[in-house]
Amino acid sequence: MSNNFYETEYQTILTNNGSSKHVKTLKIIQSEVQSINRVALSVDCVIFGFDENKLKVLLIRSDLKKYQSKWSLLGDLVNPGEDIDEAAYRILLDRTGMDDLYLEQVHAFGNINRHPGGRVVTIAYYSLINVQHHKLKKLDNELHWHDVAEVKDLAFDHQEIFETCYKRLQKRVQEHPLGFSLLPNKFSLRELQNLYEAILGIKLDRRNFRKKFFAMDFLVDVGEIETNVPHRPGKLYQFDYDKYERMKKKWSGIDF
Amino acid sequence: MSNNFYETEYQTILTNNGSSKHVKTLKIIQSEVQSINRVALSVDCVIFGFDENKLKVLLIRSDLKKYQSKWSLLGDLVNPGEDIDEAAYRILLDRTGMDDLYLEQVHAFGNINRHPGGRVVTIAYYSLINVQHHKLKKLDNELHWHDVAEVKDLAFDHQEIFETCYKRLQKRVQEHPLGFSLLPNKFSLRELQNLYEAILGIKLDRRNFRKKFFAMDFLVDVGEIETNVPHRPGKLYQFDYDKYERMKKKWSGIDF
DNA sequence: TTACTTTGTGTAAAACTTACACACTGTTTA
DNA sequence: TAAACAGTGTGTAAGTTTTACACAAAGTAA
Repeated sequence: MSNNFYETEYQTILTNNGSSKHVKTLKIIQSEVQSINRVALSVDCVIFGFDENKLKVLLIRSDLKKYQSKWSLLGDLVNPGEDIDEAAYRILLDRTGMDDLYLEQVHAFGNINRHPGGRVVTIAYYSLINVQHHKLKKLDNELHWHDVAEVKDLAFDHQEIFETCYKRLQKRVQEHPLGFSLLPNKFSLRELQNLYEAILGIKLDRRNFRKKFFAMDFLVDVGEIETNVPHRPGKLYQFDYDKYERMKKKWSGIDF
Repeated sequence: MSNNFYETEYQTILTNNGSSKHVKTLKIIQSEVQSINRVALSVDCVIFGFDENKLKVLLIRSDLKKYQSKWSLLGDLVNPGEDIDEAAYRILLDRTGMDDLYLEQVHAFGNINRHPGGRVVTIAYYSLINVQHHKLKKLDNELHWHDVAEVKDLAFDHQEIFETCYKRLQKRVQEHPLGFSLLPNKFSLRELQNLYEAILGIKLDRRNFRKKFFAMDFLVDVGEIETNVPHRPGKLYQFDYDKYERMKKKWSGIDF
């Protein structure tokens, strides 16, 4: 049972000590590999953005009549000869024009009837994108950003996929400093805190938040301040990716 | 691009206010669903056990000539009409006779050339089994337990899969009390500590370990003690699954 | 120039984590 | 049958981390 691709055959071989042995060997049955049961495989991407102090997710109208008027995640079939991560990057590139996004595989969803068109197994990813730097491309099917708080009743099993990915993001963001992928290159500490509050859905103490991030020591003061704010402007910082990469090994978590 | 299963067509429909609209609608093209590119899909299980104070993993000899003499994980193709979790349970049931094992999906592996017989995408799971309670079934292909510390150079990309799953176990076991699935129903605190030390590969302070587990309050003293130990016997405990399930909501981690 | 809003900063109390030692209990062995 | 052995069972003090909290400073708006 452990493998359907091969067929057993028997062969006589010489052993080290000169005697011969009749052993079971196995050879690939190519025709079987060609003919075995296969499934359609897709990837679906939960693409997160951060805008106006809200966490957003990118959705389109479902193409499918059954799900008319329902929103759905961005996804596509995996091409033959295409790695599944590649397929996810292709979708992102296609819609955002960016190929340097944070992307993480989350879970495979394979319920028999999850897709009305037949069996389709999908691999779910989530991605983080800086909405200021990159305008969306190919706006067909009403592609646009939705508040995560208002995402409900998605097409297919996309609600479940969305929630799984959102929970994963909430967890990851407490373990590693991913959040910076959602912010502009230069940001104030207030923006950073707003981001974490939006992702986690909780309020954080401002002084303790600052203390924590300064202690991590990945923020570099770029010597600039906010403009166009109707109050004392905050300093702007950048995230030091290189330093983070260097220290990553011994990283165990952020914790709020 | 977002969906290859459907074809656009145009239809005239009546709107609520009596006027008519020419709209784009979509219908399923079944023939396309049948003919689209598909991949062979398998599941592979990293089955962990705990015996003689060592963490073990269940391996078999690869069926495949190319990987002759290499060890490989237990896996099989997903059947048509079979959920992927079901396929993983089937493998476990097949080899262990148990259907109540802890099972967790970890990651999908889909490199183009990961399988020499053609493209096969695999979904990796890990599982925890109590080796005392359940004897293995179907011992073909030299099925047996290997020390995790000595697992190396597995067939296919199984080394990577194994390591990914092992890391996931190490992480999970610090977040939730999974470890009990690897122990007999009744166990001493020393056994429990040995288990955690084996999984994490570190030494833990005995007094602090006890304090932590008693503070969690999921251990029930069954009023029995160890037998056949050449020293003062320890008390035996059971894990209170029900209580854990009730408190699970507000669970955030164990931490060592 | 005054009121307003938000930034920037430190400290004390509480909670948690770590390190550590000795009496007790059953088994083995001289 | 007593002494040596091995591992259980238990508490506390020191160190570290987390939390709660307030006021002066900077720029904007009226």
